[in-house]
Order: sequence, then C-alpha cells, then structure tokens
Amino acid sequence: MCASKNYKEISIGELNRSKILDAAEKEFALHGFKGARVQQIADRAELPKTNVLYYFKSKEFLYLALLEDILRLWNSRFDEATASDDPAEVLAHYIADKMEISRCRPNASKMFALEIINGAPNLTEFFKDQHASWMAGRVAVIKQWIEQGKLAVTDPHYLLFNIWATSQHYADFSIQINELRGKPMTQTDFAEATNNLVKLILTGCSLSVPTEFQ
Amino acid sequence: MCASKNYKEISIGELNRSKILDAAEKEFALHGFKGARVQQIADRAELPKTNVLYYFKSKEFLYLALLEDILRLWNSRFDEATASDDPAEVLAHYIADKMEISRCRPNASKMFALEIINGAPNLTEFFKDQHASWMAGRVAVIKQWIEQGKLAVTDPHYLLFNIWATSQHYADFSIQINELRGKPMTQTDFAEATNNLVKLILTGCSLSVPTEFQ
DNA sequence: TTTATACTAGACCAAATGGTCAACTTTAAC
DNA sequence: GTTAAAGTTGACCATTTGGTCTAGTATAAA
Repeated sequence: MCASKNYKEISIGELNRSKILDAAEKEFALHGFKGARVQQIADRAELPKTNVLYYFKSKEFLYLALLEDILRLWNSRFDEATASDDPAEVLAHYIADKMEISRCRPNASKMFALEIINGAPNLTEFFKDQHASWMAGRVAVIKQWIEQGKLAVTDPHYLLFNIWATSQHYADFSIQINELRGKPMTQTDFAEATNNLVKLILTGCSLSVPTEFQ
Repeated sequence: MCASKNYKEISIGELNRSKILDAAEKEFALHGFKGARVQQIADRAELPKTNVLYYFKSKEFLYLALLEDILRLWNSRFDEATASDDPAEVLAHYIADKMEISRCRPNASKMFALEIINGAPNLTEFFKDQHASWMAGRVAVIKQWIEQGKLAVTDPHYLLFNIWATSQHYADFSIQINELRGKPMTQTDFAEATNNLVKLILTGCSLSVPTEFQ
C-alpha cells in the first residue's frame, strides 16, 4: 500500500507545509519549474499565495525542497547488494520497488523526469557525483555477476537504463497508458505489469524468475 | 544517417520558418509549452521576436505546427504489418526505427514526452481516437501471432509500452545517460544499444533475434 | 492575562511575457 | 522601373508573474 500522511496531531504549520508540498508536486509534475505557477500551487493547496511564500522563501526553494525529497526515493535495497547476492532476487526486487514508486508516487517520478528533460539545471554537482559513483558501484557488482557466469549482459549500463525506462514509463506516461488501455491501471494491473516486466528483464539476462514474481 | 535540411534554393520565408521551427523544437523540448519563451525561441533562431510572431500567429500556433509534425514521425512499417508477417522481423525493425528517432530527433521525442506528462492538453480527440484504433489494430495482430504460437506475450499492451519506454528513454533521458556513461552516445553506441534492446525484447517474447541485429 | 511568536491575507510592485502596430526595407513579378 | 507583396523591426501595451509590505489575527507559553 502507498504510505499516506497522518494529518492529525501535527501543528498547523506542518499541516500547511505538507499541503503546499503536495500541491506543488502536482503542479511541478504537470508543468516543470518554469511552467509552474505559484498561484496555481496556492489554489491547489487552498491557501492564499502569500502563505505559500511565507512557508517557502520562493518558488525555487519550494522546488528544491521537493526535489531533494524525491531524490531520496531512489534509495533501495539494490544499493547494498554485493556479488555474493543472488542477481535474480536482487534485480527482481529492484524492478518491483521501482514499479511501486511509479504506482504510489507518479508525480514524484514525473517531476524528476521533467528535471532531467529540462537539462537537470537543479541537480547539484554533489548529487551528480553521488549518482555517478552509485552507478559505478552497481556496474561493478553486475560485472562480477557476469564473470561468475550468473547472468548474460553485454553492458550493465543498458540493463539499468532499461529498468528505469520501463518502470518509470508507467508513471510518466500514465495518461497515454490509461488512454490506450481504455481504463486506469489498478493495483492488480500494476502487479501484473510488474511480473511481466520482471520476466522480460530477467529472461533477457538469462536469469530464472523468482517464484514470487511468476 | 539523420536527414538534414537543404537550406539552398528555398525562399527566405521558408528558410526563416525552418529556423524558427528548429529553435522552437529545442525550446519546447527543454521547457514544455508553458515554460517556453517566445523571446528565447527568437534568440535561438537569431531573429527578432516580432518575426517569430509574423511567421506563426502565436506561441500556440507554433507549438501546434510542431506537434503535428512530430506525430507524423510515429508512422512506421509496423503500421501495415499483418498476422502473416514474421513477428521477429517486424518487431526488430520497429524497435530499430524507434531508436533511430531517438538518435536523430531527440528534441521531437522530448517535446512529445512533455506534452504527455503535461496531460496531453494539445492532443486532439481526433489524434487520440486515431492512436487508440492504431493500438487496437496492432494488439489484434500480436494476438494472432500469439494464437499461432509465434510468440509468448501475456498482454500485447505491455509489449508496446516496453518498446516505447526503452527506445524513447535514450532521447528523453539523454542528459542522465550521458552523465552516467561519462560520454555522449555515438552512432556506434546507438547501434549497440539497439541490438541489445532488440535482443532483450525479442528474447522476452520467445523470438529469435534476426541475424542483422546480432 | 500578558506577550512573543506563528500565521493570515489584501494591497501593492517591478519585471517579464505574449502579442500588436505602424513605419520601413527588400524581393520578385510585370 | 514600377508596384504589390513579403519580410523586418523598434516602440508599445495589457496581462501575468514572482515576490514584498504591512497590518492584522490566532496560538501557546509564562
């Protein structure tokens, strides 16, 4: 299940901050940083515009606060996997985690997609370096798996790109997907799509699919 | 090779229109409709802003002209495929075509992605209907292939979504990809990525990879 | 009850934005 | 060469935008 916020027992400030963040995530996910309007965020949050700027210094600060939050979403169990782990288990769960984010936090995924398409002007060098070294670490582990004959992959980069592309597509292109399927994706549909995707990726790496994803 | 425009032997009007369209595609691909600035388009095209609005009635008309152009890009040989065609050949070439668009027209892909993420406010009902019936036709063909035992797919929708997601990712997320690879994708890299993707998708459908993609 | 702090919100502002206008120059057909 | 059409361009305009200011109200600790 998706985590939901507990609006009880928190100060009015925290409540409003939370409302604004929710509203802003929707607005930024729709229009990106430049296209988003502070007034629209205020309307969505049902607060006067001045209040939005009272809680967050500026549109940019609000955007950055959200972005920072979203980047933390990317953390997963895959981060700590080593060459001694079972690649089928690790990758299957990584894919499932990514699909779960697409289901529960589609706007977070969209905001991130827009940030990248916009040229990643707000991703700090620190984050980029961190991400690059994460990538290097994961690529190294995958290469060890390959050497151990555990999976068949020509370039680990493409494997990760394919996982991100397919899983995030369910969030970023949900409008197209719903239109073409003729109905929105239910939780059951997501489970089916996840199993389907796990099978595609793992089979493509010559891995057998863990029973829980069959 | 990517098609390039022949700037010779065309009227000054056609030349400027072309310059503006190129500039606008870049600007809209970066910032979406709401975020794009007419002045920025003019600067990119090296023309005064007034000229942009002389050739195109408004920002919206310019956007729509481009969008219409881009939607035509989606046409491919797959559109006319029938149940009697070889699914491996058809799908492999479809994937390769999509990858070629990502390589040659990354901004077109990005503009389309933004339009969808923005909620597809400019896609006409006519286009949506057309797209839906295209989808229905392709799903029908794939289902026939499945009945003929030619390929193993649980839901044809997911197959197409996966193809779009992975191929378009190379355009839409090129900034992230280049950052993480440490170098931009060359034509050779694209060929490798294409073969890799063809192998992934086709193997996932229990199809053998045509020799030209091995 | 006092008081300091957190919060609310209308009025306002400077800058940016999409778009118009009118006067002008270039181009190409006759 | 004349002329009509196509193209150029700076000045200008109404609206929208992010953001400030100020005067107030609610809240909670002392």
